[in-house]
Amino acid sequence: MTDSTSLDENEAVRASDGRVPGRRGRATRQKLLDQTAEMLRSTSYRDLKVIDIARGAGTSPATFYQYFGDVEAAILLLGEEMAIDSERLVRMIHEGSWRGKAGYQKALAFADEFIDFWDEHRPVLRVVDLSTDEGDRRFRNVRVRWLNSLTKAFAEVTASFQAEGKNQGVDPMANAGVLVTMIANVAAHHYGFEFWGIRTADVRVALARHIYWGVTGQPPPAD
Amino acid sequence: MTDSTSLDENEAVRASDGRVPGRRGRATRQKLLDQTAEMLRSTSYRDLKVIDIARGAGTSPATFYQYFGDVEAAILLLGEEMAIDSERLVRMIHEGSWRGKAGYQKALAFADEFIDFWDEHRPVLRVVDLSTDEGDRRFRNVRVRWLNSLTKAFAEVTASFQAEGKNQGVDPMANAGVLVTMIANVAAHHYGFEFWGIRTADVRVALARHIYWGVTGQPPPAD
DNA sequence: TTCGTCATCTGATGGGGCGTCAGGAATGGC
DNA sequence: GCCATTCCTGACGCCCCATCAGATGACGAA
Repeated sequence: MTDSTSLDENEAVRASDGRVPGRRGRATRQKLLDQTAEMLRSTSYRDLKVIDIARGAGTSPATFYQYFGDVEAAILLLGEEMAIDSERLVRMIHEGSWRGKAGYQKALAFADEFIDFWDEHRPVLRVVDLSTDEGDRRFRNVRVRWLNSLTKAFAEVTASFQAEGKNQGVDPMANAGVLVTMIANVAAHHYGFEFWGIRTADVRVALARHIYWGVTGQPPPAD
Repeated sequence: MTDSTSLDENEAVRASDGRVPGRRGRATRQKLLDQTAEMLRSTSYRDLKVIDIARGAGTSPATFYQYFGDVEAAILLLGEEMAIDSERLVRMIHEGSWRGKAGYQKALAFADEFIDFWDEHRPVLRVVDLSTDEGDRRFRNVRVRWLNSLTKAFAEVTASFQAEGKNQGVDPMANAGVLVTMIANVAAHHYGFEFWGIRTADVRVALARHIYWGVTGQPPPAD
């Protein structure tokens, strides 16, 4: 079994004909995946063509289909990579305290981190969101997995505040879900705010205040 | 000028060759527009083909291009119709009081109305959001116009609370922008919550609480 | 009713992407 | 250096795009 490389991604990576690709094959596959991400950054989803991805990767459309059933399958993999990368956001929710000024600072820092994350993965995220909305199960699974880990983390923090009698009257998961969806959409459209004359700095503060209030049930510390 | 019908939409409606369409032409155009909306409801944006729209409308692709430069142009028009329809939401923000239990009831009612609105216009809205994110100016303009009217309405209410010393420490427009984007994304993905075991009723409450707090700066009335 | 005229529609077309297959090229173990 | 295996691609039939020239329909005037 010299096939088991140091990569732990070797599970379930197979070409369309069922073979398990070797070194060269995996390299080609990766080049196509990278090129898909690259292309998605500059081309609208609707205009994304297999032939362009293949050309950009220095190979042919037939090769693309050797590794991916369709363009969606490739983007889906990018989405899964993204979901893994999001672990750092989950960790951030649990580290440190949500109380007082430190808590509010953390809300600010989290808002920043989340927006950065979104900007980094924006091209993939918008396809995940669209396709989920269109009822595509494959994408919905990715979306659920990535947002659910964040939602659960927020819900746990909320529940701990409820245990001391604060932030009552709301279901922790529902509250966390609304929080996460709020942060996500601000991140998705923060550039858009500029077009009606709202400064990003002000949005950041407004967002952090909502996070802080949503998590703790307390008014944000005046500052 | 017998051309000025009772419709006030007759401004700027022209065929691709510059003619102002007559009765028959307008009917065909409308049929194509309706069919586009219909198609968008059952087909993913990526797979939406001119030929299918034309067939569904009982006409030919060439006719479609007579009235719309491309599929996007048709969807854009649907987006503009939607923006006009959203006036009722703006009115709702201004009617009545945001104070106390009545205010909280209003937050709940607004959440419901907004979610209904989104469900009704969902197919168009997801294209507007995607295309805006992809940098399409035509769609961005529609999106800005429709959300901006809501944002301004919320900002005015927030400002009135600030005038009496409440809800300090945040820019009213930025705060309103975050609110609107939160409501929008909950509306966009409310079905998704079910997939991690959150009941829609709980989401509705969590959302209304955020709206109430965001607008008034006060904790929601216990109930 | 017939005709002329303008509005409206569409068949036909060149261009190009899709997805598949058979066969050619590269690789690596021996 | 040979051969089996892996990997890649040219070529193909199919379908959609977007355009244009010419056919068809609508309607008022004679």
